[in-house]
Amino acid sequence: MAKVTIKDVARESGYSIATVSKALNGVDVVKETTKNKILEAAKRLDYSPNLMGKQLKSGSTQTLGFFTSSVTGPYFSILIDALANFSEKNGYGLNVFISSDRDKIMNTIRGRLVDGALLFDTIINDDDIEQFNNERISSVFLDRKISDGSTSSIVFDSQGAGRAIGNYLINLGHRNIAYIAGYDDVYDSELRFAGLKQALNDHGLVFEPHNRLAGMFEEEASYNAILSFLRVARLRGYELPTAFVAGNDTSAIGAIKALRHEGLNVPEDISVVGFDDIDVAEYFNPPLTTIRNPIMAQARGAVEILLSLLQGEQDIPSQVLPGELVIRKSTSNIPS
Amino acid sequence: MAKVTIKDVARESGYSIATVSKALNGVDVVKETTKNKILEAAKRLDYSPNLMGKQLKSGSTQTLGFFTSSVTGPYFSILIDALANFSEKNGYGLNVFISSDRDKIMNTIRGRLVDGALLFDTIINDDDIEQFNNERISSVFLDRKISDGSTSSIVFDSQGAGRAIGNYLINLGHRNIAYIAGYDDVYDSELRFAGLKQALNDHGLVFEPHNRLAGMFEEEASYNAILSFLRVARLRGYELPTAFVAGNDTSAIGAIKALRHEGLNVPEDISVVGFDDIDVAEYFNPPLTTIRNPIMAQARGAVEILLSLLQGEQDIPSQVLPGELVIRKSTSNIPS
DNA sequence: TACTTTTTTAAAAACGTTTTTATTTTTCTG
DNA sequence: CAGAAAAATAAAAACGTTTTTAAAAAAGTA
Repeated sequence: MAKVTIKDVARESGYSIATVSKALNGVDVVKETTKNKILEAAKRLDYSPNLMGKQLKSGSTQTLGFFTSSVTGPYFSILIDALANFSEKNGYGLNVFISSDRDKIMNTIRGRLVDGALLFDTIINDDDIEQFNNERISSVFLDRKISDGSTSSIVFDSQGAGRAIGNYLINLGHRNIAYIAGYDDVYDSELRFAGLKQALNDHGLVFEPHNRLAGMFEEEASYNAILSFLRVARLRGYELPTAFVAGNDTSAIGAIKALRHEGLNVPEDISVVGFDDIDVAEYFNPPLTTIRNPIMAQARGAVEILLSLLQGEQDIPSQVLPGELVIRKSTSNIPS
Repeated sequence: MAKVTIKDVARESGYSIATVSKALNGVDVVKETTKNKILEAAKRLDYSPNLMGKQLKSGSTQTLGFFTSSVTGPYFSILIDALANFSEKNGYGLNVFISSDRDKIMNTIRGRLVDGALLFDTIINDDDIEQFNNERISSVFLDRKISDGSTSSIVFDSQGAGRAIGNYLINLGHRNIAYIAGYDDVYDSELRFAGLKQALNDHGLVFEPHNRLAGMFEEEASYNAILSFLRVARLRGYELPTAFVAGNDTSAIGAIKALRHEGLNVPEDISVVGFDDIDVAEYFNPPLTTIRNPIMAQARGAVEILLSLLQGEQDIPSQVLPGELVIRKSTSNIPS
């Protein structure tokens, strides 16, 4: 019961390997009657082609690879589902690789296990990208802006989102706004922060450095950050901010819980906004005001760009997607 | 700047292809000094082996495939992440294939693109499984109980979970319990229902057929189902249930919203329990009492079984995992 | 030193395909 | 009906590896 190969089909049908291959792949030089005989033989033996052989010879896998260090969080579910759909619509399969091992990632990409790569949160550096260019490997980054030869990108306008939130809060009358940052080395968080500061500056306001706390993108870290922030503020007599902008929804939730624990109501006493619009945001009490990433648009755009790259287009400019402000109940006018 | 192959490394180093291959793969028949020379040459040319060639020859890809029709929902994030981790720990990569196209799935599995398959929510039928057995393809199902040759499974004890919830509610004093079902053809939902009925029977109670409503596993469908159920109950003078068991958390949420809309409080007037323990369950108001799937245990078990299968073990019995009752605030004693 | 054994390297076969080139068969033309 | 053209099939090369077998070089041995 060994695996049946094209050779077996050739023997069974009485034709050569070459004609069998052509018949099976619909190359139209083969006569109708022999084609049928071959198809029957293949069916009789229940032949299924070995994809390695096929791909090795043809040089193409007809699959796109999505590389990421993790898939936890609702963002990925939606993104991956969408990527798979758009890929399939264009005749490509999607393959998801979860790894933070740079060498492994480079091996699978350079080893031609996929025709093109979609990259998120991977430690691919500039040298690697140069290598992609040298070897004409097409890739699209989803988390960093770059455009160089056969690699391009499609990212959120994090800074614009920060600015939008800043403007929204300022319009509500807030003047003293705090920021709950993520990890220091997360570029995204910094961009959002920069946007917020920019909005402040545009209105002739300044961001007080002591108003920046470290939330680490986690609920508990954010909870604790708020607690110690409040303690320090009382100690030194800082005026409390009227609004907190969190680096993501999870830390916004932590912040609200901490504020409530300290007897402060959201949004009556203090407004809080998040980033991302995760599932929970809508159901939390109070429902979170936040910025939503246009995930579908990003997925569609990423696949489109990658496909163009695959067709030989070069230096496709990076695309920047605006976020969408979702106003719910965790923000309100400044209490007068 | 064409792709550099092992041939190029052979030329560059002055050795034959065979020795280069051995040097690169650490086969220890090659002399230390030549090995070094070859390694240097490879580095100089920045050689990266073509994985198709490698895999075609070796017959193994060192990857496990996870096949699913979709990845939406928090369950998958956790499951996939865990599967990837456990695979990696055992020297295998994990590849996620999202497709509901049976032929495509069978092609990639039979085409030997992966060494073994983890299957969830795919339309693989019994003939296909027989084919796996014929071709000695190892596979593990995560959503249906089966044990046959080189295919096995690891699933939740849905019926046991239903029973557990039933017992819990009965102990709280509930006697009149309703069930909000999913789709009729979802085996899982039926098992849960059967478990619930069993618990009732065990206590000498009966399930009233009119107490089964169709929630479709969706928030809105469940919302509407409750509304019309309430209307009919009032019309016909049925006594209202004191507890609703929903087929999943999402429909539990829809149910609670509908009950609240009708002026009924949860859990004061009516208890509601869900299934799955999705993220939102904890943050919803009131926090949901539900049953949690031991996703990590399932992932670990699935990989372990698949690995054993890959090593030639046969007829591994199906594993059944018990769910964990998570008691929160959506259930209470029956009002006396 | 001359032979044998061991170590090291090279050549060739193989994995399962597709594609290019060559050969055979069929059909057309005058 | 003979020859040329067209159609259909077969043979061989190729994709990039690893592995098996063969050959060469080095090291022992007497």
